[in-house]
Amino acid sequence: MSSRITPRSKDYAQWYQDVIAEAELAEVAGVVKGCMVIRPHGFAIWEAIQQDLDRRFKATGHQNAYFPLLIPMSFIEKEAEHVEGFAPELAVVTHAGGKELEESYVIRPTSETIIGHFFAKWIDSWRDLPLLINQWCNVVRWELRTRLFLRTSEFLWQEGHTAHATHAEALEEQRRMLDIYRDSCHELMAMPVIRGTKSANERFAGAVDTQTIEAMMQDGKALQSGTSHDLGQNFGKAFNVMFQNKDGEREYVWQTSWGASTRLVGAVIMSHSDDDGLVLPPRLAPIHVAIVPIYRKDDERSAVLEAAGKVAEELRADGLSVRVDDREGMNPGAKYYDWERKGVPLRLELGPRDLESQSVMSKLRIAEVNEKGRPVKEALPLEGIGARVGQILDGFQQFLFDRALARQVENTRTLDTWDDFTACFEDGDSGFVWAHWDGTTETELAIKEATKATLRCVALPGDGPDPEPGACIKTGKPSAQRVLFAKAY
RNA sequence: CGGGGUGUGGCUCAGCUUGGUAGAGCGCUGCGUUCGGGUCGCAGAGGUCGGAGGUUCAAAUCCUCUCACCCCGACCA
Repeated sequence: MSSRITPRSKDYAQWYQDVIAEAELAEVAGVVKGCMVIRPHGFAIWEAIQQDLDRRFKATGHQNAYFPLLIPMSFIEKEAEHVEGFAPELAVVTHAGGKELEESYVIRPTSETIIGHFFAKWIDSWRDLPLLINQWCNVVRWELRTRLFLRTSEFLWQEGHTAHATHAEALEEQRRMLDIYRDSCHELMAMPVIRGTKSANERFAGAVDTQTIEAMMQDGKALQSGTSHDLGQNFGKAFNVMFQNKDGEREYVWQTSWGASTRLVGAVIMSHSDDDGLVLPPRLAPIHVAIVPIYRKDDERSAVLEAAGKVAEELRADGLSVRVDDREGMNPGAKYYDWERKGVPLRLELGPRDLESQSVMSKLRIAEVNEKGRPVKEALPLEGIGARVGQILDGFQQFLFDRALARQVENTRTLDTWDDFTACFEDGDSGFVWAHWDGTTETELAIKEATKATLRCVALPGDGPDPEPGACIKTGKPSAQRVLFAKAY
């Protein structure tokens, strides 16, 4: 048990901060309000997410491009709901080159407007559609309360922007990208999510429809981990993005946009980590295996290090990232703690005894504890070590997903009375609750006011209970189906 | 913006009430020792006490002003 990390049971928020600090993932910039520094280990996790998403985007025909960081204020103002939604969090550049600018620039909070402007230039004909663009970049949304990875004034993300000839095609795209987020969360991050549609109140400013993936953190709160929007023709009309169809008529394009951010790093941290520090699913981990050599004398040292090097080479040949920890002046025990709090999934201990038996001691990041309170380790034969380690890591990946899913299921309730509902959200408690809702923003806000729980989404078919009519949990008015409520980050 | 709090070596903080040459733990450097779950010892480096002004023989400490950051509430991927 680590003494440096506040246990989850004592203070969940502090635990989260401690895990990040101890794993050297990021820190509060301090000198720049609301911003963070992503340290190499944290950035490596983001890079793995980027790589996975980027591969999936390209496999579905999208291309990367880049648009300016600064957006003319007038652009933001062109779409009425868009400007209304983003106005409170805009950072504005008013001076440059020592002079006041004639027109202020907004530091992009998102790029629908400036991309709309260029789409209008690029699109003339139905032959130009669909136009499938993605941008990896930073954005700034001025935040009052910030938390590392989860909410900072500047963050990194990707924003996809597409234009289509028909609404049906746009809807298909919106859904395709939502599913890509879901797949990446499940397969890469071992993080189960629920897909759904946002209420009008939670909808992206300027969108016709917003879909979301919601993940449950260990404290039962929901974290919106990706969004995909049907923009309808709203931005098409605002920026005059038109094309000539096969019949020779001019029409506004149908657009989508979709995004996922460095918040995903926070989601992964809160999904899997424990009181000993960071826990990472193997497919996401920057380092898969840490090898700790054990020795007393110089001749032991050279023999052990040589053997460790051979094991590392064999594992690397299988595509694994391996670190041989040959730091001097540090006890093996200290190294164990070090790699564990950094989230390395598997550790191999290699000493003189192992050399003699031609094996290596392995310890999974999450292991059973024996009667002495020590973690259970397994001796692996050096012969065929690569295949065995591969199996172990695959198993750990699956274990983490299963565990997270079990926790989600366990903390999800289907409720029908207001008393049961409020009881779920008393004090700091949360969980997922499927409940009937009358469909009005008024009721949604009243529920939030009373319980701090927010309407996360109306689940897509298969991601929630089957639709059945009922009575709103708050007002008793008719409801078509249950929707998901939870406190949220 | 409303309420509360804090600024002192890299980090966490003590010292302030009752002014008198700036401290601890951790971390860092060097040497030795140890090494199968956070070794131990010795030596050492490192601070205009957030900033400005004032009171005083003397200010981290008292007074005034100022800046910054943090925590709690209203907006948010």
